[in-house]
Amino acid sequence: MASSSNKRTRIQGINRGIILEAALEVFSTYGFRGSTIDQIAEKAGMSKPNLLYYFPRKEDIYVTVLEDTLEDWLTPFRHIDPEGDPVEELRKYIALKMELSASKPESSRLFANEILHGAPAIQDFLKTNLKRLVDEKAGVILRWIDEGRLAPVDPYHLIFMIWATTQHYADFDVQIRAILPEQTVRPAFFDDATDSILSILLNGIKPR
Amino acid sequence: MASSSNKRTRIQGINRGIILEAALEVFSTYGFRGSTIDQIAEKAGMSKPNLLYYFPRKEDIYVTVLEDTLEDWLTPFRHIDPEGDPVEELRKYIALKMELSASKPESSRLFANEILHGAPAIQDFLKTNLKRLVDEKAGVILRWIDEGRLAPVDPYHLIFMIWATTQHYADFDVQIRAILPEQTVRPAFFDDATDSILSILLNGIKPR
DNA sequence: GAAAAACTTGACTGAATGGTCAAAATGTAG
DNA sequence: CTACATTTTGACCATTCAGTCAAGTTTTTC
Repeated sequence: MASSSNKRTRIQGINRGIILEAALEVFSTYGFRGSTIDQIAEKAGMSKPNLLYYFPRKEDIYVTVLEDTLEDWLTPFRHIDPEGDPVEELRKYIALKMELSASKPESSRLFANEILHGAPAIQDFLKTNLKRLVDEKAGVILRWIDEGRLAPVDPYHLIFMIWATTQHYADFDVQIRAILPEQTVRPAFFDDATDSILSILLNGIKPR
Repeated sequence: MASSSNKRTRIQGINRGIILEAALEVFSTYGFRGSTIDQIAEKAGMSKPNLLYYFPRKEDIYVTVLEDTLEDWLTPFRHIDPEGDPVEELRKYIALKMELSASKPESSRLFANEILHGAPAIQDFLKTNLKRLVDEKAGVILRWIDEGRLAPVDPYHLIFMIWATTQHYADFDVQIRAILPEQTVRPAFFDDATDSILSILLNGIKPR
């Protein structure tokens, strides 16, 4: 939670953190419109006016939570190393994304919900920061392909595919749990999923 | 739209169809909680009480739209032919799903939103009908693998991967448009995406 | 073409909910 | 310990919105 601390007073630091944590849970479950300030306040253990003392509008809470989680999600992407071994770099990236889906599914769902509804709060961010970052990494992948170290695939679609697959396990969790045989959803489940994805994806892009 | 016609009177058939069409647009854009009956009524060109004459509760409209679209999405899955060539069957399935994502993104988004929020309206369907169907198709894939006609991959994760990737192009459309270079989002765009996905996925599961 | 059935709607109600306010409680600095 | 700033909350307000109702209009039936 990036912007929760380093605030004016001690109490503000603490309470903003509590609020943002509660808000992430609520917003990711019910969406922006479906969540109420009362709900968040209750989960945060404070009165509604008190919560509004820290974040004057519902939207302020939402945007703050969203921005905080965006960074979490982009960090592994930033760390793809142009100097590393292509297959190994992508393996690391996919594994990290899967770990995130396992450990922070709420963040993934919050983000998915925002995009699904037209990204009203982060359209700008997508078109500038995110686009720049993706263009850069797509360039790296393209270079790898030119050097014959990856099969010739469209780098953008490869990136989308990795995002889609890894985040699916957080976003569509309910569906997956409904379908999979009960005993499959055990602690090692995410490891199995990661292995399967890696097997298919990496074999799909190894130079041939 | 399955349940829109074959109703009591002529007018009911017409108006239920109009309402469901409007509702799909509105619900898929704003989610259940974020949509208002007034919005749907306006888009359908009738008064709110009139709309409520056909569907007494907001939830009735929602559930009907959702059920109608579920069938659309499952039909191609049902058509995977155990007697066909594995790679060819999966190619056909993926291509069909991509066409659906291109032609009916609203349906995909409606479904994604429902799952994202815990599938309150279709949990039952997922655990019975859908699970049964997926188990069956997973069995088919497993047989193909045993016969050495596909690489040994977990059939469930393969299915999830196909769903995740193909539906991503409908659900995360805003993000994709924000990232891709403008001229890329042209009519042939979905064909390119399909080719890329097929290239990676099929190479990932061809017997080796 | 008249009676009945089906359809349509303006005006309304009650509950939910985002946000305000003023006063009380608590924390902090000197 | 006192004055000041910060934090907390009960009571309240305005708006939105799902759903009702009674009275009208149109369509169907015989």
